[in-house]
Amino acid sequence: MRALVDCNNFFVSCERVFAPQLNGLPVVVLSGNDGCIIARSNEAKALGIPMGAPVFKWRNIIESENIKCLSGNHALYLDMSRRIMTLLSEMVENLTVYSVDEAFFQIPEDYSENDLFLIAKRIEKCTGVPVSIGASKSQVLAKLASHIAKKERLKTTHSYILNDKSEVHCRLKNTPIGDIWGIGRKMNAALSEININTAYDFAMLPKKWVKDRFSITAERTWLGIHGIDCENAIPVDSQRQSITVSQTFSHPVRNYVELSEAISSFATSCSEKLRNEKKIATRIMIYIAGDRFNTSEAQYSNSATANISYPTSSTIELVEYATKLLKGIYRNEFAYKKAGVILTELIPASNLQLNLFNPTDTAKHSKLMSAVDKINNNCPNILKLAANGIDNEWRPRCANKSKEYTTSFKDILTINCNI
DNA sequence: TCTGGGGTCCTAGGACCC
DNA sequence: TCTGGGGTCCTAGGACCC
Repeated sequence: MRALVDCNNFFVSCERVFAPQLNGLPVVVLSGNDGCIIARSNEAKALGIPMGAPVFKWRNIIESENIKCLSGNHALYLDMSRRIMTLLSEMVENLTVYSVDEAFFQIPEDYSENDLFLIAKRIEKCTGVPVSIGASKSQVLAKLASHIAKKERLKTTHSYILNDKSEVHCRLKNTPIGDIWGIGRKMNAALSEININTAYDFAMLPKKWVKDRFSITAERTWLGIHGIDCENAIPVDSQRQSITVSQTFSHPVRNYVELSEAISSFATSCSEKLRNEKKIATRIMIYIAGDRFNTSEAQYSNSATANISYPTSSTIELVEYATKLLKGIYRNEFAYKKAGVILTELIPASNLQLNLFNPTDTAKHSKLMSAVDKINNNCPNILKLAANGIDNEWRPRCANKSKEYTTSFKDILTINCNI
């Protein structure tokens, strides 16, 4: 059987590990620029705050209910995720990490909810993060089971096994189709128009019709609801195929130098991630965009792509490509609110073909880059290209960020032993 | 006034080829 | 005047996920 472990309110739970005074209080975690709510504690959910809500629209309730707002601390969440996944890999078979707070694994047919409870308890004991576990015949149903565990088993086993046929039918009849993994806003709207409202209604549609009307992806969801797992529903090879660094600016950027510094900084971060994975990139794309919410002023967005003649992970070369692309699409008369750099067609650095005509001395570059990485790993961002700029006023605001308790020596907790 | 960031896969349509 | 059919590759954009 398939099982899914899902961390409860993951970002909030990570924060509470190091700030237990937040337990029991309504807490939300915010996106870049402290703009949107991207995680909520149960207490905040109970107050009706939806996922992804813009903070300014909920300001009144946040103040009147005294909801604690934290800026996102992703270095902390990633490290906590790594701890949880490592622990899990010691306890279960065939672990597939699906996202920062979820992972699938295989369990024997005779596993009980109590067996899953032991796994959940161990994770909570060792990391401080509470989790829910659902299990069923397919990933789609395991996902549904984990939602049920989260809703109904919070105070008991933290787990739920959805296996019995009549139980499956009953649960599907009580699940809105939009709550099924793989059914998004568009499909939900299209289905509701033809009076398909529950997961059970959807399961009763002919498979071929689902594929013809929607797509092969929808057909896989249909099969999943019928308890049939499709291969490739989750890529077995978890190596990512692209690296993106993008940001919404703290204010509209109106001059070329500032925009160019942002693009250089993003290309720099991309290159660091690339080298960290021991890969080189074959294509680079940059994009710049206006303010999609501003209707009072004409907005301009554009993107540009380049094939990298001699695939590289050198910051110097990638920044050069990125800024050259920016020159091609930049238009002086507009203000920009967002920009990004995306590297694609990543290949292992060991596959690099030495080329007689490559004007760059790759050996020299790679030596320089590993020296820079070594220094920056100890003192983040101490060495950077002048092209990245100094002030970086475009950087997003984050007014209330917790410390990097687990990833930075300066933030490490101290224990007072005066007993 | 204030609206995130990082991914995946699929599809349609254009360019090009024989 | 009449203007095929089949294939590949590439790209942009859509839909979905956390």
